Amino acid sequence: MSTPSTPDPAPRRNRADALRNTEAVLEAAKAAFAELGVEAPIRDIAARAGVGVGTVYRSYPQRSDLIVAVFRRELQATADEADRLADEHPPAEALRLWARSLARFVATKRGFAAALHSGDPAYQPLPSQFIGVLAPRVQRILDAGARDGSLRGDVRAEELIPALSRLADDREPETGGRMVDVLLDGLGRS
Amino acid sequence: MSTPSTPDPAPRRNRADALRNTEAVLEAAKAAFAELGVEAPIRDIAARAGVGVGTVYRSYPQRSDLIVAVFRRELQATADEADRLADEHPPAEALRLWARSLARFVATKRGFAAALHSGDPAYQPLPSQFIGVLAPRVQRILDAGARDGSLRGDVRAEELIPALSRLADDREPETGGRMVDVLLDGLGRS
DNA sequence: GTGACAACCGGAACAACGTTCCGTATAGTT
DNA sequence: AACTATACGGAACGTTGTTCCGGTTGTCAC
Repeated sequence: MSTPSTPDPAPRRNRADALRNTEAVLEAAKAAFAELGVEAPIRDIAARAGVGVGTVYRSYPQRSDLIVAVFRRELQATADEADRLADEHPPAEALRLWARSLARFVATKRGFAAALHSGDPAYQPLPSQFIGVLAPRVQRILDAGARDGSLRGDVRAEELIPALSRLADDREPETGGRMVDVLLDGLGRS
Repeated sequence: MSTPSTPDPAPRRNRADALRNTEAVLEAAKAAFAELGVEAPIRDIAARAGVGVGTVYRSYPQRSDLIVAVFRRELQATADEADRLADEHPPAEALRLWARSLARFVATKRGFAAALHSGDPAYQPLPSQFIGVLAPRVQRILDAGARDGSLRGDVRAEELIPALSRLADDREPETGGRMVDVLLDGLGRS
Protein backbone atom coordinates (compact mmCIF):
# COMPACT_ATOMS: atom_id res chain seq x y z
CA MET A 1 0.00 0.00 0.00
CA SER A 2 2.57 2.59 1.09
CA THR A 3 5.58 1.77 -1.10
CA PRO A 4 4.68 1.72 -4.78
CA SER A 5 8.17 0.51 -5.66
CA THR A 6 7.57 -3.25 -5.81
CA PRO A 7 4.99 -4.09 -8.46
CA ASP A 8 5.31 -7.82 -7.81
CA PRO A 9 5.06 -8.28 -4.06
CA ALA A 10 6.01 -11.95 -4.25
CA PRO A 11 8.58 -11.86 -1.48
CA ARG A 12 10.70 -14.92 -2.05
CA ARG A 13 11.01 -17.99 -4.19
CA ASN A 14 10.08 -21.33 -2.64
CA ARG A 15 13.02 -23.03 -1.09
CA ALA A 16 14.47 -25.95 -2.97
CA ASP A 17 14.22 -28.35 -0.04
CA ALA A 18 10.59 -27.48 0.43
CA LEU A 19 9.84 -28.35 -3.17
CA ARG A 20 11.71 -31.62 -2.83
CA ASN A 21 9.73 -32.50 0.26
CA THR A 22 6.41 -31.62 -1.30
CA GLU A 23 7.22 -33.94 -4.17
CA ALA A 24 8.44 -36.70 -1.87
CA VAL A 25 5.23 -36.50 0.14
CA LEU A 26 3.18 -36.71 -3.04
CA GLU A 27 4.95 -39.89 -4.12
CA ALA A 28 4.65 -41.36 -0.65
CA ALA A 29 0.96 -40.59 -0.55
CA LYS A 30 0.44 -42.19 -3.92
CA ALA A 31 2.04 -45.40 -2.67
CA ALA A 32 0.18 -45.31 0.63
CA PHE A 33 -3.18 -44.69 -1.03
CA ALA A 34 -2.63 -47.58 -3.39
CA GLU A 35 -1.72 -49.88 -0.55
CA LEU A 36 -3.99 -48.75 2.27
CA GLY A 37 -6.68 -46.64 0.63
CA VAL A 38 -7.20 -42.92 0.88
CA GLU A 39 -7.49 -42.95 4.65
CA ALA A 40 -3.90 -44.09 5.10
CA PRO A 41 -2.46 -42.58 8.31
CA ILE A 42 -0.63 -39.29 7.86
CA ARG A 43 2.22 -40.62 9.99
CA ASP A 44 2.62 -43.48 7.59
CA ILE A 45 2.83 -41.15 4.62
CA ALA A 46 5.33 -38.94 6.43
CA ALA A 47 7.51 -41.92 7.28
CA ARG A 48 7.48 -43.17 3.68
CA ALA A 49 8.55 -39.72 2.53
CA GLY A 50 11.23 -39.51 5.22
CA VAL A 51 9.80 -36.33 6.71
CA GLY A 52 7.94 -35.28 9.84
CA VAL A 53 4.18 -35.00 10.01
CA GLY A 54 4.44 -31.24 10.26
CA THR A 55 5.94 -31.15 6.79
CA VAL A 56 3.05 -33.09 5.36
CA TYR A 57 0.58 -30.68 6.89
CA ARG A 58 2.49 -27.67 5.61
CA SER A 59 2.26 -28.79 2.00
CA TYR A 60 -1.21 -30.30 2.26
CA PRO A 61 -3.22 -28.74 5.08
CA GLN A 62 -6.19 -30.96 4.37
CA ARG A 63 -6.19 -34.59 3.46
CA SER A 64 -8.35 -33.74 0.50
CA ASP A 65 -5.50 -31.60 -0.88
CA LEU A 66 -3.32 -34.66 -0.92
CA ILE A 67 -5.99 -36.78 -2.55
CA VAL A 68 -6.65 -34.23 -5.24
CA ALA A 69 -2.94 -33.84 -5.91
CA VAL A 70 -2.37 -37.58 -6.17
CA PHE A 71 -5.28 -38.24 -8.51
CA ARG A 72 -5.23 -35.01 -10.50
CA ARG A 73 -3.59 -36.55 -13.52
CA GLU A 74 -5.92 -39.52 -13.75
CA LEU A 75 -8.89 -37.32 -13.02
CA GLN A 76 -7.92 -35.07 -15.89
CA ALA A 77 -7.58 -38.06 -18.19
CA THR A 78 -11.06 -39.21 -17.25
CA ALA A 79 -12.40 -35.74 -17.93
CA ASP A 80 -10.68 -35.53 -21.30
CA GLU A 81 -12.09 -38.86 -22.25
CA ALA A 82 -15.59 -37.45 -21.87
CA ASP A 83 -14.83 -34.93 -24.61
CA ARG A 84 -13.28 -37.53 -26.83
CA LEU A 85 -16.21 -39.90 -26.47
CA ALA A 86 -18.69 -37.10 -27.05
CA ASP A 87 -17.02 -36.37 -30.39
CA GLU A 88 -16.83 -39.95 -31.56
CA HIS A 89 -20.13 -41.46 -30.46
CA PRO A 90 -23.81 -40.66 -30.20
CA PRO A 91 -24.71 -39.29 -26.76
CA ALA A 92 -26.24 -42.36 -25.17
CA GLU A 93 -23.33 -44.52 -26.21
CA ALA A 94 -20.77 -41.92 -25.22
CA LEU A 95 -22.31 -41.73 -21.78
CA ARG A 96 -22.22 -45.48 -21.38
CA LEU A 97 -18.61 -45.70 -22.42
CA TRP A 98 -17.64 -42.85 -20.18
CA ALA A 99 -19.42 -44.43 -17.23
CA ARG A 100 -17.18 -47.47 -17.65
CA SER A 101 -14.18 -45.20 -17.59
CA LEU A 102 -15.40 -43.61 -14.37
CA ALA A 103 -16.10 -47.02 -12.88
CA ARG A 104 -12.52 -48.07 -13.56
CA PHE A 105 -11.26 -44.91 -11.91
CA VAL A 106 -13.36 -45.45 -8.83
CA ALA A 107 -12.70 -49.16 -8.56
CA THR A 108 -8.94 -48.71 -8.38
CA LYS A 109 -9.02 -46.00 -5.68
CA ARG A 110 -9.88 -47.75 -2.47
CA GLY A 111 -11.97 -45.56 -0.22
CA PHE A 112 -12.14 -42.73 -2.73
CA ALA A 113 -15.85 -42.93 -3.41
CA ALA A 114 -16.60 -43.35 0.27
CA ALA A 115 -14.56 -40.26 1.08
CA LEU A 116 -16.31 -38.37 -1.68
CA HIS A 117 -19.66 -38.82 0.00
CA SER A 118 -18.66 -39.11 3.62
CA GLY A 119 -19.51 -35.60 4.73
CA ASP A 120 -16.37 -35.73 6.87
CA PRO A 121 -15.02 -32.16 7.06
CA ALA A 122 -11.56 -33.48 6.17
CA TYR A 123 -12.91 -34.38 2.75
CA GLN A 124 -15.26 -31.45 2.36
CA PRO A 125 -13.53 -29.84 -0.66
CA LEU A 126 -13.33 -33.16 -2.48
CA PRO A 127 -16.76 -33.19 -4.15
CA SER A 128 -16.38 -29.75 -5.67
CA GLN A 129 -12.81 -30.45 -6.80
CA PHE A 130 -13.78 -33.76 -8.29
CA ILE A 131 -17.17 -33.03 -9.75
CA GLY A 132 -16.16 -29.55 -10.76
CA VAL A 133 -13.72 -30.98 -13.28
CA LEU A 134 -15.94 -33.72 -14.61
CA ALA A 135 -19.39 -32.19 -14.60
CA PRO A 136 -19.05 -29.70 -17.49
CA ARG A 137 -17.83 -32.40 -19.86
CA VAL A 138 -20.52 -34.85 -18.84
CA GLN A 139 -23.17 -32.19 -19.00
CA ARG A 140 -22.28 -31.65 -22.67
CA ILE A 141 -23.11 -35.29 -23.34
CA LEU A 142 -26.34 -35.07 -21.38
CA ASP A 143 -27.39 -31.95 -23.24
CA ALA A 144 -26.69 -33.53 -26.60
CA GLY A 145 -28.69 -36.57 -25.58
CA ALA A 146 -31.59 -34.43 -24.44
CA ARG A 147 -31.56 -32.62 -27.79
CA ASP A 148 -31.68 -35.75 -29.90
CA GLY A 149 -34.09 -37.48 -27.56
CA SER A 150 -31.85 -40.37 -26.63
CA LEU A 151 -31.46 -39.33 -22.98
CA ARG A 152 -33.90 -37.93 -20.50
CA GLY A 153 -33.26 -34.28 -19.75
CA ASP A 154 -34.11 -34.05 -16.07
CA VAL A 155 -30.86 -35.34 -14.59
CA ARG A 156 -27.87 -33.06 -14.17
CA ALA A 157 -24.25 -34.13 -14.31
CA GLU A 158 -23.70 -32.94 -10.73
CA GLU A 159 -26.07 -35.58 -9.46
CA LEU A 160 -25.37 -38.27 -12.01
CA ILE A 161 -21.63 -38.43 -11.34
CA PRO A 162 -21.98 -39.04 -7.60
CA ALA A 163 -24.63 -41.65 -8.28
CA LEU A 164 -22.43 -43.48 -10.77
CA SER A 165 -19.43 -43.39 -8.47
CA ARG A 166 -21.52 -44.72 -5.60
CA LEU A 167 -22.79 -47.62 -7.66
CA ALA A 168 -19.37 -48.40 -9.07
CA ASP A 169 -17.79 -48.54 -5.62
CA ASP A 170 -18.70 -52.14 -4.92
CA ARG A 171 -16.55 -54.92 -3.56
CA GLU A 172 -17.67 -56.91 -6.60
CA PRO A 173 -16.67 -54.89 -9.65
CA GLU A 174 -18.99 -56.96 -11.78
CA THR A 175 -22.00 -56.11 -9.65
CA GLY A 176 -21.05 -52.45 -9.63
CA GLY A 177 -20.79 -52.46 -13.40
CA ARG A 178 -24.19 -54.07 -13.82
CA MET A 179 -25.90 -51.58 -11.54
CA VAL A 180 -24.29 -48.74 -13.46
CA ASP A 181 -25.72 -50.24 -16.63
CA VAL A 182 -29.18 -50.46 -15.09
CA LEU A 183 -29.02 -46.82 -14.07
CA LEU A 184 -28.00 -45.83 -17.58
CA ASP A 185 -30.86 -47.87 -19.01
CA GLY A 186 -33.10 -45.77 -16.82
CA LEU A 187 -31.58 -42.65 -18.36
CA GLY A 188 -32.36 -43.86 -21.86
CA ARG A 189 -35.17 -42.48 -23.98
CA SER A 190 -36.87 -39.39 -22.66
CA MET B 1 -18.61 -85.13 28.04
CA SER B 2 -17.84 -86.84 31.36
CA THR B 3 -20.91 -86.02 33.51
CA PRO B 4 -24.16 -86.96 31.78
CA SER B 5 -26.16 -85.61 34.72
CA THR B 6 -26.96 -82.10 33.48
CA PRO B 7 -29.02 -82.20 30.29
CA ASP B 8 -29.41 -78.43 30.17
CA PRO B 9 -25.97 -76.94 30.82
CA ALA B 10 -27.33 -73.39 31.05
CA PRO B 11 -25.61 -72.42 34.30
CA ARG B 12 -27.45 -69.37 35.55
CA ARG B 13 -30.15 -66.87 34.70
CA ASN B 14 -29.11 -63.38 33.57
CA ARG B 15 -28.86 -60.96 36.40
CA ALA B 16 -31.59 -58.34 36.64
CA ASP B 17 -29.18 -55.42 36.73
CA ALA B 18 -27.50 -56.68 33.61
CA LEU B 19 -30.80 -56.73 31.77
CA ARG B 20 -31.57 -53.23 32.97
CA ASN B 21 -28.23 -51.99 31.73
CA THR B 22 -28.56 -53.67 28.37
CA GLU B 23 -31.86 -51.92 27.90
CA ALA B 24 -30.49 -48.57 29.08
CA VAL B 25 -27.61 -48.83 26.64
CA LEU B 26 -30.02 -49.60 23.83
CA GLU B 27 -32.06 -46.50 24.57
CA ALA B 28 -28.94 -44.38 24.90
CA ALA B 29 -27.63 -45.67 21.60
CA LYS B 30 -30.90 -44.90 19.90
CA ALA B 31 -30.70 -41.31 21.07
CA ALA B 32 -27.01 -41.00 20.21
CA PHE B 33 -27.47 -42.45 16.73
CA ALA B 34 -30.33 -40.07 16.04
CA GLU B 35 -28.27 -37.12 17.18
CA LEU B 36 -24.76 -37.97 16.01
CA GLY B 37 -25.17 -40.75 13.47
CA VAL B 38 -24.21 -44.38 13.81
CA GLU B 39 -20.58 -43.60 14.54
CA ALA B 40 -21.40 -41.87 17.80
CA PRO B 41 -18.58 -42.44 20.33
CA ILE B 42 -19.03 -45.42 22.61
CA ARG B 43 -18.08 -43.25 25.58
CA ASP B 44 -20.92 -40.94 24.72
CA ILE B 45 -23.41 -43.78 24.61
CA ALA B 46 -22.09 -45.15 27.89
CA ALA B 47 -22.43 -41.75 29.56
CA ARG B 48 -26.01 -41.32 28.33
CA ALA B 49 -26.84 -44.72 29.75
CA GLY B 50 -25.14 -43.92 33.05
CA VAL B 51 -22.82 -46.86 32.60
CA GLY B 52 -19.13 -47.58 32.03
CA VAL B 53 -17.78 -48.39 28.60
CA GLY B 54 -17.02 -51.94 29.68
CA THR B 55 -20.71 -52.52 30.20
CA VAL B 56 -21.52 -51.39 26.71
CA TYR B 57 -18.96 -53.78 25.28
CA ARG B 58 -20.25 -56.66 27.35
CA SER B 59 -23.77 -56.37 25.95
CA TYR B 60 -22.72 -55.39 22.44
CA PRO B 61 -19.21 -56.61 21.61
CA GLN B 62 -19.34 -55.05 18.17
CA ARG B 63 -20.74 -51.72 17.17
CA SER B 64 -22.77 -53.50 14.53
CA ASP B 65 -24.59 -55.41 17.28
CA LEU B 66 -25.75 -52.13 18.71
CA ILE B 67 -26.83 -50.82 15.33
CA VAL B 68 -28.77 -53.95 14.50
CA ALA B 69 -30.43 -53.90 17.90
CA VAL B 70 -31.44 -50.26 17.60
CA PHE B 71 -32.89 -50.54 14.13
CA ARG B 72 -34.29 -54.06 14.31
CA ARG B 73 -37.85 -52.93 14.78
CA GLU B 74 -37.84 -50.45 11.92
CA LEU B 75 -35.97 -52.88 9.74
CA GLN B 76 -38.61 -55.48 10.36
CA ALA B 77 -41.33 -53.00 9.47
CA THR B 78 -39.61 -52.22 6.20
CA ALA B 79 -39.32 -55.90 5.45
CA ASP B 80 -42.99 -56.53 6.25
CA GLU B 81 -43.97 -53.70 3.99
CA ALA B 82 -42.38 -55.51 1.07
CA ASP B 83 -44.80 -58.38 1.59
CA ARG B 84 -47.75 -56.08 1.97
CA LEU B 85 -46.92 -54.16 -1.21
CA ALA B 86 -46.32 -57.35 -3.13
CA ASP B 87 -49.83 -58.47 -2.27
CA GLU B 88 -51.54 -55.21 -3.11
CA HIS B 89 -49.76 -54.02 -6.25
CA PRO B 90 -48.32 -55.28 -9.50
CA PRO B 91 -44.60 -56.06 -9.18
CA ALA B 92 -43.12 -52.98 -10.82
CA GLU B 93 -45.27 -50.66 -8.78
CA ALA B 94 -44.70 -52.63 -5.58
CA LEU B 95 -40.98 -52.33 -6.11
CA ARG B 96 -41.18 -48.61 -6.65
CA LEU B 97 -43.25 -48.08 -3.56
CA TRP B 98 -40.99 -50.25 -1.50
CA ALA B 99 -37.94 -48.38 -2.72
CA ARG B 100 -39.44 -45.19 -1.34
CA SER B 101 -39.91 -46.94 1.97
CA LEU B 102 -36.27 -48.02 1.96
CA ALA B 103 -35.18 -44.52 1.02
CA ARG B 104 -37.03 -43.11 4.00
CA PHE B 105 -35.38 -45.64 6.26
CA VAL B 106 -31.92 -44.81 4.97
CA ALA B 107 -32.41 -41.07 4.92
CA THR B 108 -33.29 -40.91 8.61
CA LYS B 109 -30.32 -43.02 9.78
CA ARG B 110 -27.30 -40.79 9.42
CA GLY B 111 -24.25 -42.77 8.50
CA PHE B 112 -26.10 -46.03 8.24
CA ALA B 113 -25.68 -46.56 4.52
CA ALA B 114 -22.05 -45.49 4.69
CA ALA B 115 -21.42 -48.01 7.47
CA LEU B 116 -23.23 -50.67 5.48
CA HIS B 117 -20.73 -50.39 2.65
CA SER B 118 -17.65 -49.21 4.50
CA GLY B 119 -15.82 -52.52 4.69
CA ASP B 120 -14.74 -51.49 8.19
CA PRO B 121 -14.42 -54.70 10.25
CA ALA B 122 -16.46 -53.08 13.02
CA TYR B 123 -19.43 -53.09 10.66
CA GLN B 124 -18.69 -56.36 8.93
CA PRO B 125 -21.79 -58.28 10.10
CA LEU B 126 -24.06 -55.41 9.15
CA PRO B 127 -24.63 -56.24 5.47
CA SER B 128 -25.67 -59.81 6.11
CA GLN B 129 -27.91 -58.83 9.02
CA PHE B 130 -29.54 -56.09 7.06
CA ILE B 131 -29.77 -57.60 3.62
CA GLY B 132 -30.50 -61.01 5.00
CA VAL B 133 -33.82 -59.79 6.37
CA LEU B 134 -34.86 -57.72 3.38
CA ALA B 135 -33.61 -59.72 0.43
CA PRO B 136 -36.04 -62.66 0.49
CA ARG B 137 -39.06 -60.35 0.50
CA VAL B 138 -37.70 -58.16 -2.26
CA GLN B 139 -36.68 -61.16 -4.29
CA ARG B 140 -40.31 -62.26 -4.28
CA ILE B 141 -41.25 -59.01 -5.97
CA LEU B 142 -38.43 -59.30 -8.48
CA ASP B 143 -39.39 -62.86 -9.34
CA ALA B 144 -43.02 -61.89 -9.85
CA GLY B 145 -41.92 -59.05 -12.09
CA ALA B 146 -39.69 -61.32 -14.11
CA ARG B 147 -42.59 -63.74 -14.59
CA ASP B 148 -45.04 -61.14 -15.87
CA GLY B 149 -42.36 -59.36 -17.89
CA SER B 150 -42.58 -56.04 -16.11
CA LEU B 151 -39.09 -56.27 -14.57
CA ARG B 152 -35.82 -57.49 -15.96
CA GLY B 153 -34.73 -60.77 -14.44
CA ASP B 154 -30.99 -60.38 -14.23
CA VAL B 155 -30.74 -58.36 -11.03
CA ARG B 156 -30.86 -60.05 -7.65
CA ALA B 157 -32.21 -58.49 -4.47
CA GLU B 158 -28.80 -58.85 -2.79
CA GLU B 159 -27.32 -56.39 -5.21
CA LEU B 160 -30.34 -54.19 -5.75
CA ILE B 161 -30.81 -53.35 -2.08
CA PRO B 162 -27.27 -52.06 -1.56
CA ALA B 163 -27.53 -50.07 -4.76
CA LEU B 164 -30.79 -48.46 -3.70
CA SER B 165 -29.48 -47.64 -0.26
CA ARG B 166 -26.36 -46.08 -1.76
CA LEU B 167 -28.38 -43.88 -4.06
CA ALA B 168 -30.83 -42.90 -1.36
CA ASP B 169 -28.05 -41.84 1.02
CA ASP B 170 -27.67 -38.34 -0.38
CA ARG B 171 -27.41 -35.05 1.43
CA GLU B 172 -30.26 -33.88 -0.82
CA PRO B 173 -33.13 -36.32 -0.26
CA GLU B 174 -34.79 -35.08 -3.44
CA THR B 175 -31.77 -35.94 -5.54
CA GLY B 176 -31.46 -39.32 -3.91
CA GLY B 177 -35.10 -40.04 -4.63
CA ARG B 178 -34.75 -39.07 -8.26
CA MET B 179 -31.73 -41.29 -8.80
CA VAL B 180 -33.59 -44.18 -7.20
CA ASP B 181 -36.38 -43.58 -9.68
CA VAL B 182 -33.95 -43.58 -12.58
CA LEU B 183 -32.49 -46.88 -11.46
CA LEU B 184 -35.95 -48.38 -11.21
CA ASP B 185 -36.77 -47.13 -14.69
CA GLY B 186 -33.75 -49.07 -15.81
CA LEU B 187 -35.18 -52.15 -14.16
CA GLY B 188 -38.42 -51.82 -16.05
CA ARG B 189 -39.43 -54.07 -18.94
CA SER B 190 -37.06 -56.88 -19.67
C1' DG C 1 33.37 -16.57 2.05
C1' DT C 2 30.57 -15.00 5.63
C1' DG C 3 26.80 -13.43 8.17
C1' DA C 4 21.93 -12.85 8.98
C1' DC C 5 17.29 -13.95 8.63
C1' DA C 6 13.22 -15.83 6.87
C1' DA C 7 11.54 -20.13 5.79
C1' DC C 8 11.29 -24.62 6.88
C1' DC C 9 11.89 -28.92 9.46
C1' DG C 10 11.05 -32.65 12.85
C1' DG C 11 8.67 -34.63 16.17
C1' DA C 12 6.89 -33.84 20.88
C1' DA C 13 2.49 -32.87 22.75
C1' DC C 14 -2.46 -32.82 23.07
C1' DA C 15 -7.07 -34.48 22.23
C1' DA C 16 -10.42 -37.94 20.76
C1' DC C 17 -11.48 -42.50 20.09
C1' DG C 18 -11.75 -47.87 20.17
C1' DT C 19 -10.77 -51.56 22.99
C1' DT C 20 -9.03 -54.42 26.85
C1' DC C 21 -8.46 -55.61 31.54
C1' DC C 22 -8.91 -56.19 36.37
C1' DG C 23 -9.95 -54.79 41.18
C1' DT C 24 -14.35 -53.92 43.28
C1' DA C 25 -19.32 -54.22 44.06
C1' DT C 26 -23.42 -56.83 44.17
C1' DA C 27 -27.50 -60.03 42.85
C1' DG C 28 -28.98 -64.31 43.82
C1' DT C 29 -28.45 -68.50 46.34
C1' DT C 30 -27.67 -71.36 50.33
C1' DA D 1 -25.75 -63.74 57.05
C1' DA D 2 -22.29 -65.51 54.24
C1' DC D 3 -20.70 -66.80 49.84
C1' DT D 4 -19.65 -66.74 44.96
C1' DA D 5 -20.46 -66.24 40.18
C1' DT D 6 -21.54 -62.35 37.64
C1' DA D 7 -21.35 -57.84 36.23
C1' DC D 8 -19.61 -53.14 36.87
C1' DG D 9 -16.70 -48.98 36.24
C1' DG D 10 -13.21 -46.66 34.48
C1' DA D 11 -8.12 -46.61 34.23
C1' DA D 12 -4.90 -47.74 30.81
C1' DC D 13 -3.05 -48.65 26.27
C1' DG D 14 -2.56 -48.10 21.33
C1' DT D 15 -3.83 -45.51 17.21
C1' DT D 16 -5.01 -41.53 14.80
C1' DG D 17 -5.57 -36.34 13.53
C1' DT D 18 -3.70 -31.93 14.37
C1' DT D 19 -1.06 -28.10 16.40
C1' DC D 20 2.99 -25.88 17.90
C1' DC D 21 7.63 -24.45 18.71
C1' DG D 22 12.77 -24.80 19.34
C1' DG D 23 16.28 -25.82 16.27
C1' DT D 24 18.11 -26.12 11.43
C1' DT D 25 19.07 -24.65 6.89
C1' DG D 26 18.53 -22.41 2.30
C1' DT D 27 19.17 -18.11 0.21
C1' DC D 28 20.60 -13.54 -0.41
C1' DA D 29 23.41 -9.40 0.37
C1' DC D 30 27.70 -7.97 1.06
